[in-house]
Amino acid sequence: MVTKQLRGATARPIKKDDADLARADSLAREIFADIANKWALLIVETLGDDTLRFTELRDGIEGISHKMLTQNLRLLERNGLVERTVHPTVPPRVEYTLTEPGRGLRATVDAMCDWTHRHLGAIESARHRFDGV
Amino acid sequence: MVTKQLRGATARPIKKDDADLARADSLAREIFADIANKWALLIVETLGDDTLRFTELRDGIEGISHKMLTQNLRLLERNGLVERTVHPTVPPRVEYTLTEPGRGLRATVDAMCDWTHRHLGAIESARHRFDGV
DNA sequence: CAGGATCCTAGGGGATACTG
DNA sequence: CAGTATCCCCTAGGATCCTG
Repeated sequence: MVTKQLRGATARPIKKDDADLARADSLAREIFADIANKWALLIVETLGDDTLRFTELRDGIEGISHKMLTQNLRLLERNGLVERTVHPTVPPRVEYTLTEPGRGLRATVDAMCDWTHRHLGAIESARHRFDGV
Repeated sequence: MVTKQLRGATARPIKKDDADLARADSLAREIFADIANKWALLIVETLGDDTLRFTELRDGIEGISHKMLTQNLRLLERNGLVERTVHPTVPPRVEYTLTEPGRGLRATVDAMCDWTHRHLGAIESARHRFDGV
């Protein structure tokens, strides 16, 4: 589970503490569900250190639909990972960038991508082995 | 995108190289899609250093259905992240454990979980701000 | 106990059209 | 250009039953 094993750490479990832990738990699960999804992670990864417009993001992420992009951007914005700046020009110009916490998450996503690339070969052969049987 | 920016690195892009890069790309995307999903990541995280039976995993991951568990376990097995050992006893005993590459991925998932827990507060207030408006 | 196979529904997610 | 709303289809995924 997402929960870190620090349950038994407190001297004597008081009721209120348990309730707090439970709340933190379900919150963590909720956040994890928001974040641990293909599109959200790809958006974070694509944004990187840049400031990108809606269309630039859309073009940068192959296969993402208009709808999924807006939807996930709202989610990320709501969780404070992405900052959205609207320039009141015409036509409108909306820019997205990672917030400080967002960049923190990005580091871990980077690690995941690195991992993927380092294991491309191993995974490919594992697949062949599996499919062959 | 998952693709690392090493496209322009080669001296002169020869056709074959491009084709290879494209293949690696789509493979990376495929793997990423397999892995960057809530259940797969939770399974990896839950397995950790342990060797768990099907039912233990099922009980350890709150909210996962029988079907989703088997489905994702097969996927992880196919990609060589999880090893499945069947003990031909009766009733059967099937154990799952992370492979070496699987443990590598686990490290990055751990980082993601850590990140989540460190930012619980920040995210919660970001949400209130967002929802309040 | 592990896990296929089947059925069936909710909602994820695409395409399109409309506003500011 | 960015974003919302509508329609609609298709599949992810839950519940259930059946085998070794």
